[in-house]
Amino acid sequence: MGHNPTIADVAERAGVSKGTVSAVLNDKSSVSDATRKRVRDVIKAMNYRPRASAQHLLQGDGDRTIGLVIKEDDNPYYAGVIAGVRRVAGPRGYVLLVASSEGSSEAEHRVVEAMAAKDVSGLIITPALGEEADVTHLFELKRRNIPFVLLERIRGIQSHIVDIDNVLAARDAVGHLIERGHSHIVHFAGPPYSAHSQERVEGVRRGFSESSLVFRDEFIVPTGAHMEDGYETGLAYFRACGADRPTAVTCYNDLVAIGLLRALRELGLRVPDDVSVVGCDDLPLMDYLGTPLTSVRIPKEEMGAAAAEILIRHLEAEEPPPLEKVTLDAEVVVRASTTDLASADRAA
Amino acid sequence: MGHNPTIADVAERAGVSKGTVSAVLNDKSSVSDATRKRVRDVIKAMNYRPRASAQHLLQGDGDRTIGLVIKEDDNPYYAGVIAGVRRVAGPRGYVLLVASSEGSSEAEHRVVEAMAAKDVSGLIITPALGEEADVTHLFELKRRNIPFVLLERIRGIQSHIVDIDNVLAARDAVGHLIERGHSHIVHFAGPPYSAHSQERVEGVRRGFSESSLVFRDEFIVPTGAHMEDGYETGLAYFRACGADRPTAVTCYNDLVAIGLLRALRELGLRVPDDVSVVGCDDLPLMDYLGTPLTSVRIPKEEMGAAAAEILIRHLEAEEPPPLEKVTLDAEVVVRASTTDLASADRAA
DNA sequence: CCGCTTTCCTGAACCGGTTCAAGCCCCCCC
DNA sequence: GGGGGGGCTTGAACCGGTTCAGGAAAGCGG
Repeated sequence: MGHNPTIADVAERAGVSKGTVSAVLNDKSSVSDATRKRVRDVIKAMNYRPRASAQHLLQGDGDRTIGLVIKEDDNPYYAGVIAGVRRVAGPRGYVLLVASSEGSSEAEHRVVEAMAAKDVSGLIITPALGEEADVTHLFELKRRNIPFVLLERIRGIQSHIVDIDNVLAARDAVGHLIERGHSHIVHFAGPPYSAHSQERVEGVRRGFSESSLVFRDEFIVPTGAHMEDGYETGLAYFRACGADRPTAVTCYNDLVAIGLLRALRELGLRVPDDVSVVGCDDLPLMDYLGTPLTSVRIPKEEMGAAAAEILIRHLEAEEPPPLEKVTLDAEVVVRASTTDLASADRAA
Repeated sequence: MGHNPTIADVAERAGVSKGTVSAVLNDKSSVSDATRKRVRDVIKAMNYRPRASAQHLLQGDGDRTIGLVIKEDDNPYYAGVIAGVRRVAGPRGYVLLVASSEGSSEAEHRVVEAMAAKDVSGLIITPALGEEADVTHLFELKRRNIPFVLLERIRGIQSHIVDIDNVLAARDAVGHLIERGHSHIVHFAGPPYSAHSQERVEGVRRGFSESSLVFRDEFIVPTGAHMEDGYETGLAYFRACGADRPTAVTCYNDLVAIGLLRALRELGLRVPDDVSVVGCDDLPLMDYLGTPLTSVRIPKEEMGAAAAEILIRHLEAEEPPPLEKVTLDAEVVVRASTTDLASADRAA
């Protein structure tokens, strides 16, 4: 009897019918106290637990639920996306479930499968692409006719998409620095397998090519996506660079920038006087740092909201609607971490 | 025909049997191409989607899933808890679903219900208590025999519990400051309805009473739980206090402390020279601030891990195990935001 | 003591899928 | 032309609950 007990097992052991056990479970008044107690005891003894799927079978279909798959729990970036989804989905009566893929494609598969198995109404997914994008789970969703929206454009799959133009975002960051007279700019790039990171590197390249400056490969410094990465890379890089020190750094994201700020501080370099720093994402935190950080604003909330809109529209349509692609704009938010070399020259 | 189509509807419209439609859905090889196509077309046209609950009925019970209910998405505190749960639950084959109650008891009900309906194996819940704690949803979980662990002790419900002693935590924060010679200490308290906040206020009181200092009610300054709250309250408070300025502030949590730091910076007050600041939670961020922040370390990961341990042990037990109560310790992590007035005096 | 409620319980039907033994049809081959 | 086999489809049973018509037992009034 390794099997989980069913309502029939309980009924048999309690010497009553399935119907009676069900009545006890649902607190119907039509059960005598004695029977109720007896059944309750058996339920407890057998550690019986009704199977939700069997219950739902009868009473209409599941409630409205949206599943959101993010890449990391510890990046405040996603808090913004979540807020956006919630703002739209909440009032329409959808409950939001969040799961993280921890950046692993395999975990993403598991998580998406689990959500599909839980019968969510639809999904919003930030795909965690490794080298070889395995999108079988997305095809599985299509097969099962579960609508989903991607928050990152990926090859080989047709779907609703909401994203931003990362190339432009990074180009603008570099452009901002060049405008302000910087010419020795390095870019702390994110994880190499990340599509966002690659696109942003491409944007940096573009930023150079649109100016009179020459891009050199060593301007791209590989690092990760977390504070520690920015910190460690920052320490190592600025210790090693000697006199050939860049006047500005653009970072893959704000967390890396925060780490870099710490490294610079510990090395006795001032921001922005010695080094200008630009982040990306524009976390709410940016205004609260000792040196408020210039950052490229990614419209996190808007992305979440747009994705939720599209998803819900799909869910509530009679017939499958056409696929939507939305690209939102990023923009540089200037704060105190970037100095204007040109005006400094002028002053001198 | 408002009803969602079932497999029978599809079968009828396609002129085949239910079994055949099922075979098409599951990519069985035993269907002729012509039939397959016809069925697929009908499926698409009717926007048919199989009901997961019906599918699960046959093929054993649902997968292993743990639901975690947190209070806010935008507090990095929970990232730590989530990491702890994941560290334990992941290797044991559990998928983690997270939902936020947004601090509202009503939303918590909805979210818990939704997770129960989705048939999660068990739940870990950070209860969002309002004034009158409505715990009917927790009784509902008991009735349905869905195990859960609470991350905050609450009245009127027997359950597994993992928490910390907030009174001691706040007492230690105040004690730390008193040891260092501070006597004019105020506490930026969290939201009044929050149990954590109340306990921490109690701890502040305790910290005073264990010293020779007298506690005064006006030492407690009400605020919220977010950066903006600390910022605004900080601006208002330090503008108003004039010459009677406290030498130290303990904060409900680190976010409030970060907000306060910004306010002090903008007011031209130096930390820790003019004002010492102590946070609570000990977010990873604390080491990265311009002035690294002294904070009471709440063992977030350990809490999540302990809760997951207990829950899984319960889930995998044959018989319902006895309830467990675990209380973890908090400890002050001293960084650069608290100065030692005593040694400063000595030096003078 | 009889009829009529009321209380409590049973058992069969049902929800919407999956599974599989059985059967049909067609084709091939001897 | 008959036998055999493979491809395709059917239909009934089943999963584990809920629902509800109906029946047995108990209570009650006259």
